[in-house]
Amino acid sequence: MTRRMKLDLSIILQKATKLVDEKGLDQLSLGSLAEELQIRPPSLYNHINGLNGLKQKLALDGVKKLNEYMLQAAVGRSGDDAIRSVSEAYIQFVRIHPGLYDATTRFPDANDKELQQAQESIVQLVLQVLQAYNLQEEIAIHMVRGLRSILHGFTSIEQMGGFGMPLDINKSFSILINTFIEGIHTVVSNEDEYLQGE
Amino acid sequence: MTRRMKLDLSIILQKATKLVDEKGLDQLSLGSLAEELQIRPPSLYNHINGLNGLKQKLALDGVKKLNEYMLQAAVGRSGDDAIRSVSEAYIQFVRIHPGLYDATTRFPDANDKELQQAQESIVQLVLQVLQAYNLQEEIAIHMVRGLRSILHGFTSIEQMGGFGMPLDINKSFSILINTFIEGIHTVVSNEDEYLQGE
DNA sequence: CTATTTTTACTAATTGAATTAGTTTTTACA
DNA sequence: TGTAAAAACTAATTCAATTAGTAAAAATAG
Repeated sequence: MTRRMKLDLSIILQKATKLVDEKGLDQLSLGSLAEELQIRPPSLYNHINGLNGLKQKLALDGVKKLNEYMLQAAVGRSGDDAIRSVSEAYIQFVRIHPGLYDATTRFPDANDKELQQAQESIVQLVLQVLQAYNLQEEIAIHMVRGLRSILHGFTSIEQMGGFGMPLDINKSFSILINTFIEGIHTVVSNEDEYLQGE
Repeated sequence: MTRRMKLDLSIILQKATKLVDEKGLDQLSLGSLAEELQIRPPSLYNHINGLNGLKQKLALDGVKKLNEYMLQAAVGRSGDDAIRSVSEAYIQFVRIHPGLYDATTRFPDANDKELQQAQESIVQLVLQVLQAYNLQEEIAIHMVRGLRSILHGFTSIEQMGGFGMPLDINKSFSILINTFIEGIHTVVSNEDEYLQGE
C-alpha cells in the first residue's frame, strides 16, 4: 500500500541526480529513471523534453548547486585563503556529485538564459575573490579562466581515475592551488609584462 | 570503376578520427562510419569489437599521437621554455583533434597495457622537462599532475565553448602557463613547506 | 595451378532504448 | 458534481547496435 509518490520535476531531477552520481551520466536512461520512479518511460515526457532535455536540466541544476556551494565557501574569507576555500569546495562538490558535474560540462544549453546567469554568477564570485590582489581588470579575468581550468582539469582527471601513481591526490591538489597562488603573487608584481605577452 | 579500398584497422581509425573530429565523439556511429567506408555496419565487427571497442582504439591512438606531438615539442628545449613549448603542443593537438582527444579522456581502457605505456611515456616526458628545476622527486610528480590538470582543464573548457567573455583565449593560456611557471619557481625555494602541506 | 582454409563481407533477424500517437485516468477547481 | 487540464498509460514506430548464419574472396598449402 505504498502511496504513489507525487511526481514533479524536482523529484525527477532528484532521482536522476542519484542515478548519474551512482552509475555515471552515460548510464542514465529514461527506462532506468522511470523504473526508479515506478512509472512508464513515456510518462516522463509530461515533465521533461526527452532524455536530452533531462540532461540539460541536470546541467542547469548542477551549475546552480555548484555556485551555491562555492558561495558558501567564500563568505567571510579573502585573498589566498578564499581561493583555497573556494577550490576546496569545487573539488568536494565534484566528488559528491560526479555525474551531475559531468552533466554541467557535457550538456549545457547555450541558449538557456538561466544557465548563463548561473555561470556568470560563478565568474563574478571568483572575480570578487581576486579583488584582494588588485589585479588589472583584464588580468583578473584571465586568472578566473586559469583557476577554472585548474579546478575543472584536476577534478575531471581525478574522476576518470587518471592519476595512476600512488601519491596522495589531496596533496597534489593543495600543491597545485598553492603554486597557482604563488604565481599570482609574482604576476601582481609584473603585471604589465604579462598583459602584453612579454 | 573505383577500386574497392582495402579495408584494415588503420583505415577504419583514420576515417573514424575524421568523423569524431568533425562531428563530435557522440555522433560517431557504426552506421555513419560504415557509410563512409562504403560497407555494411556488421562488416566492421571483423575488425573492431563493436562501437565501444572502436572508441577504445581511438583513445589509444589519441594518446600515442599526443605523446609524439609533445615529444616533438620538447626536443632541444629545457626549463620554462620546454614547459611552454610542450603546453603549446598540447593545446594545438586538442584543437586539431578535438574528437580524438575527447576519446582519450572518455574511453581509455584501463586494462590495455599499451595504453598504460603511452600514458606513462607522457608522464616521463614531463618529468624530464621538470628536471631543470631540481625538484624533489615527489614534488615533481605533483607538478606533473598540476600541469596536466591545467592543460586538460583549459583545453576541455575551450572545446566546450566555455570561455564566454570576449577576451583573447590564447592570452589566457599563456598567462596561465606563465603563472604556473612562476609558481614553480617560488615553490622551488620553499620545497619543504610544500611537502608537509604547510 | 588447384584445392582448402581463413578472412572478410554480406543479408536477415534480434534486441534495446527513445520517441510519438492516441487514449484513459486522475486531479483541480468552478 | 461536472468539466477542463494534467499526467499517466498502452501500443506502435524508429533507429542503432549487435548476433547468427551464409557467401564471396583472398591467402596459402599441396
